[in-house]
Amino acid sequence: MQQSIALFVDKGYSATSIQDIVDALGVTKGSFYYHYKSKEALLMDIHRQYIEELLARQQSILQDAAPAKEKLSEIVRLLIGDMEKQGPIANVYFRELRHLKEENAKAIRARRAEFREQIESVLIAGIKSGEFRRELNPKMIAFAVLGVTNWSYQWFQPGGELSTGELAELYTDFILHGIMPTQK
Amino acid sequence: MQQSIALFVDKGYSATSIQDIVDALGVTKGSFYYHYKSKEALLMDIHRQYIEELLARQQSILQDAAPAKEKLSEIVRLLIGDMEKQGPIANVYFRELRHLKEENAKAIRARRAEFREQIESVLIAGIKSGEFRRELNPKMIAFAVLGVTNWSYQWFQPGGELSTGELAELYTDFILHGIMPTQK
Amino acid sequence: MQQSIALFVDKGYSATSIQDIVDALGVTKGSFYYHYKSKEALLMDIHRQYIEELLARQQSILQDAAPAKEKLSEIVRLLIGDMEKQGPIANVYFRELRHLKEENAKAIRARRAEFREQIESVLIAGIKSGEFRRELNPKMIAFAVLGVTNWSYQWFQPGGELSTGELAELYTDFILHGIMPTQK
Amino acid sequence: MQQSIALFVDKGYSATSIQDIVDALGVTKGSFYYHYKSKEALLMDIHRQYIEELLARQQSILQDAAPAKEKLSEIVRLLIGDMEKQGPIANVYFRELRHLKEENAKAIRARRAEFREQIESVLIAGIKSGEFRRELNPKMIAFAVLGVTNWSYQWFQPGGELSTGELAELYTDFILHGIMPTQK
DNA sequence: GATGAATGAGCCTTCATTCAT
DNA sequence: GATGAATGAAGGCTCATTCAT
Repeated sequence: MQQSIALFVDKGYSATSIQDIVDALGVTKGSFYYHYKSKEALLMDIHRQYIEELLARQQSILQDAAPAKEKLSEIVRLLIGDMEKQGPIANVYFRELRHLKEENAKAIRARRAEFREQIESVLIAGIKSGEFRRELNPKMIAFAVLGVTNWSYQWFQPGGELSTGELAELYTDFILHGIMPTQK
Repeated sequence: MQQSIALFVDKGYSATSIQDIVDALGVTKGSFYYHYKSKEALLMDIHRQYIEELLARQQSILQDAAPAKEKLSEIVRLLIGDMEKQGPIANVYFRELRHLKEENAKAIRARRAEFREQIESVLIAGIKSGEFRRELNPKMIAFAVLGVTNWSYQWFQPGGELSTGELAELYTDFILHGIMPTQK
Repeated sequence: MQQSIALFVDKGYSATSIQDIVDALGVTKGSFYYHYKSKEALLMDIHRQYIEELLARQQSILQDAAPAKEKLSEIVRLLIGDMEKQGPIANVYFRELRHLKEENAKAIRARRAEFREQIESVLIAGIKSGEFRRELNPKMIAFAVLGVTNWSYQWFQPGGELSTGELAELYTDFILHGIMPTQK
Repeated sequence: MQQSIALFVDKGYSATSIQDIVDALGVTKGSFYYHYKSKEALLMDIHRQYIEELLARQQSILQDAAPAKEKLSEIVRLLIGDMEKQGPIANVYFRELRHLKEENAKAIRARRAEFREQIESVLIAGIKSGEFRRELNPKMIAFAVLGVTNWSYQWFQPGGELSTGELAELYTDFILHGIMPTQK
């Protein structure tokens, strides 16, 4: 899975052949098919593992008895910190959904939606508690938060100007400013 | 080009064959190669046309003698409004860069960077003029702005809850709140 | 088609690869798939062509105003004579039906059944006219006639002890003796 | 062997994989190769077992001191009755000979020829004794008898209009009529 | 006796591209 | 401008077989 992720990131799922994968591992094609039923099954495994872990970690954030502000920051940190920990898997995750069979894609899409809805629920809680502005559209803001963070996967280079930690702080700040009421 | 974009959006560049394209048009493969040197040349044309138009429209926004705030809003509107006008082309644009030859990819990446740097320059101008907060990192905010807008291409459905116009307003508001100084 | 029949006869459909076929023709695999949609499509074409010709020739025999005895002999001659004319195609025809998709197999089986039913109808006519014995089961006798003739394809060697013509005479005689009433 | 016969009948030898066989049994491939040296060895075993049993039973028929007429009827009954007893094995027997190595195929073909020659010898004896018509070609009639009976394996459905016993009577009658002299 | 993992060859099919007409 | 036919390479997958455990 690790090797295949690296290759999918580099060349894309369709352009990566099973041969590429097994060559990188020094095994043979037959061996691949002993462990995976198909190329798509491998892709599905990558998707599943990624979203499940993300959801689990999000869950543990939500259980804390912390203000919405705090929870949202944690989720941003979770998503951005992941670039380092989970590495390039997120890249595959965002780009290659379409190569799953509809049946599988649906399952993943559903789990993704759950993740987004949890963000939405934090936003709603924050609006109720007065932490966030009353006039926000929580669904669209949830998408915006995901946009800011996920887009990083397209350009962020570990070892560049900023660490993931610094970037997370920067974006937490930007997002909270965007949604908290103007102070009097 | 139109037909091929539709197919690339649907199945991805690699998974779309020349046969798919010509079948959709009711012509033959030979004919394709009369008009395009290669499959990659077609992809390059799509990329080029898209970014050039975007840059041109951005240019005309920058030439106005308007406050930075205004210019930034216009750029957000430009990007989001495009989902309707240019439709799915942006999708190809964001996903299939990697299938260009390095030489071509470099050219496109350079133009994309220009677009981002122009946003950066608007942000810098705004900071200087006091419209935006002094402590912002303009480069990262430019990326954030692109994240918010470009991410929409992943989930926005024309004819859904919001129009592109409404979404643009919503996001302009979110972004400006995120970067303007807290009012006293 | 000719080459592929020869190979299918020799090694069987499954054991014959497209490579085998195109090698025998001095062309390339790509070329094969330009002309046939799939290996199974080729097999279907062979089946279709064979049974259709057989049915057409049977039809022309049935239209004659001849006694049932005569018609049955003609049909035996048709089937046995074919070994020389159509050669090995019949072999494929009898052995490889199972490799057609159910949908295609059904179509072929239906046409085969028609052929048999025509034999049955000759038998019934002969029974009615008193040419054949009253107590015969026409369906089973039709199968028996097909058994006698089709089985030849398993062992008959052109250029052996007998010509197809002689064999046809021999079998016509055997069959007619088997079904005509005992003379007083 | 039982399971493999069922699969060979259904899909053909080439199209049946070892995996198919061991899956049907709930064991593993390694296990198959503990018991059989190769896929072909299994096929050979099937062939051998079938023809040897047939020959043994034919032998016991031949030893009876009965008229040729009687013996031939017994052999027809043996062959047709087998559809019920031995079931689908005969199907494999007739179709998959070609997948044996030449060396093995030769051995089987030789035993098959013996079976046919025994029928021939019954025919010759019957001709000599005046039971059968003088002008018959015993070899060709032996082939015809095998055709009538073996062809049944292609279409006979247990539980259909006729039992194997009834079919055997019907065909015995047809064949004897075909070869016995016309009564005065 | 049986298993799980691996192998290498081969299979059917698809593909981007070419080119004579 | 367009077509039909061909090509060679590659792609996903299956297979019979092997072997250490």
